[in-house]
Amino acid sequence: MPAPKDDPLIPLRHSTAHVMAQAVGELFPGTKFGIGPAIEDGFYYDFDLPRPLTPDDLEAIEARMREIIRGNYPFIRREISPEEGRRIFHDQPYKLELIEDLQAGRADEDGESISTGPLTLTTYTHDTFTDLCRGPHVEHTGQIPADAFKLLRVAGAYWRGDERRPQLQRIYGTVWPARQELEAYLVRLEEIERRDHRRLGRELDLFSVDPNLGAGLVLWHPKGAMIRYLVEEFWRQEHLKWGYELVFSPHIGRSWLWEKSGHLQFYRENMYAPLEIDEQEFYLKPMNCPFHISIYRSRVRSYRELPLRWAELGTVYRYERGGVLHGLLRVRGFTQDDAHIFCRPDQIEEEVLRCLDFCLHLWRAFGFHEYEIDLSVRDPAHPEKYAGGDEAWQQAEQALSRALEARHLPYRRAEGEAVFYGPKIDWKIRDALGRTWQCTTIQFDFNLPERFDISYIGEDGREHRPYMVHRALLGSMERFLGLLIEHYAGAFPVWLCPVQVALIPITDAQVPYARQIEEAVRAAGLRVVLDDSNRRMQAKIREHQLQKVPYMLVLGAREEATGQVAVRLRTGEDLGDMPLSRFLEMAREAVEKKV
RNA sequence: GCCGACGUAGCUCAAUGGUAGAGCAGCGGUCUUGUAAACCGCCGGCUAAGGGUUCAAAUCCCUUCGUCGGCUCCA
Repeated sequence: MPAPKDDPLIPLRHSTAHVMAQAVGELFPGTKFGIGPAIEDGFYYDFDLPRPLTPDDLEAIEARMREIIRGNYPFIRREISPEEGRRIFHDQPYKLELIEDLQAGRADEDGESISTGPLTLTTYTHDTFTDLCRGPHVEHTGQIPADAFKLLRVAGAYWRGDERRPQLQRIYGTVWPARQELEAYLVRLEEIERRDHRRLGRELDLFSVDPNLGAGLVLWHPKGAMIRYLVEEFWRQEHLKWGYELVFSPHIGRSWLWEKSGHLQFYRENMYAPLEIDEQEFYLKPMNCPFHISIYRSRVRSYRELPLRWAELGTVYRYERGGVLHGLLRVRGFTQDDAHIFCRPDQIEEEVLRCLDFCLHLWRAFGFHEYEIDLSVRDPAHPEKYAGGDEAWQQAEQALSRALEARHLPYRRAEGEAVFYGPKIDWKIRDALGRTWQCTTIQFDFNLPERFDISYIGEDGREHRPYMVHRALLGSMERFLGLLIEHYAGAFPVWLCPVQVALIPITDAQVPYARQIEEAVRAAGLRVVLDDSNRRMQAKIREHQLQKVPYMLVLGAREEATGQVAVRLRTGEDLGDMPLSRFLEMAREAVEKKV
């Protein structure tokens, strides 16, 4: 992701990118240079090279970079005309394209669009390397600490982010003011890897994805299924409290439905091939909306019954391109926490606000407090590209922005990013690796009500078209659970733990006592396991600690004699002996408070 | 889908083109222990699948599937 605009390390990182570019250019004659910005925690540079890079190449590039750094070459800024730029970069097609676009006011040096085109370009030169660049840079290459940078990996990246254009080789690197900071960063990367949901999913026996049954298809093991069950139960209860009704719909539907909805026309490449039976074609559903609309259409609707809020944990299947699958975060079969709201125009404002409040309530309940929100609206220059009337769009966009503002939620207004059928709020959560994943989406739809010709009878006795809002708050169970695992690094709050209490008898002699305790703990409504394995107490503690069980009750001769339990928390804290009743009170309180 | 790397036991990893191995996990025993790993033994593999090259392939080549890192796209 891009570096924050005010990051003081940008000059250092951008300068290191230039040094890397020089090194690559020297080691690979004929290199064509793309762009190379500073990003969060580092930098990259894109190259068109005669052959693929290997890890050995990265070492050679790093070695040459250290030499350039030792040269203490100053970074020299120059202002040049576009003509001069074309001369300097006459053998650099990508740079020439950038100059063209800069002149036309289409892009800046980082390939991002800007509104006005500068007539003066700037270049920065150090040693033998000159790049088209806005700066700023450090004063000279010697200011780059030679022991605090590292080239991390090479990856493919399309020129200008366009998959129809050539694919370049991108080298990612990181650089810090001092060696200790680089080391701290590398340690951070390792910690992040340890909380990767794919690793924790295996270690905690929560889920698996078995290529033998298909990529992107998730198997929920008992412990993962327990967490999912708890999330879903909570979700259902809260929806009922917040004025939703629950519905269910099938996994397949006749081609009629998908033709009517337009999915076969616009979404076919993401749909699984049809199943044929009785000379009819059925498709696995990639979305739930056509079914909910069909429920709406099942009889005449009155203005009196609106708004209708119908929610379903609807499992959908989408054929996602192979390269994008990622653990639980990007899969081919997933269960959306979907709902559709049908309402009158005069209800829209309140419905959007309700939706937002409910959304905040849910995320907070699961311990998430930081979001990135986009409000995607029309491209004002091309109102003709969109379904639905001008007035409806304005009303919908206003309802969305007012709701965000009423709740003081910072958001980015993304003009032109709305889909053709309506404006939307996209709400993203960051994973442990800093990647953001869209979970919540609140979307207006002016298209489907039209296509299915749904209506309600108004006060005036005439037919009116209802507004329709799609919303998924957690997004999907798969993605949400993936993020939940990383958010808590597998140490879930007690109410979500598949195993809340582990009983650890010190010797076999305490097993009968442990069984009594087990029964009492289970009767208190807690999920408990008794470890009567043939191992030492220390090994059992280690095992359940690694399984992130919040409470371990150690049961030895002393506890049995006094009828107590020795309580140890997964933090390692030893609370000592206490009566079982006191422990149960403590655990139940934690469950209630959802901590 | 694209670029690159990779695919050996449940997991983490070994093995010059020449007999596939270790630790952990699992199983069986012994031990009966006071807050993060007792000891001994056993089991475990068509080296992802298919095709080639070779006297000989985990190793070299091709295809498919999958995984990882990105890009593009998305809940």
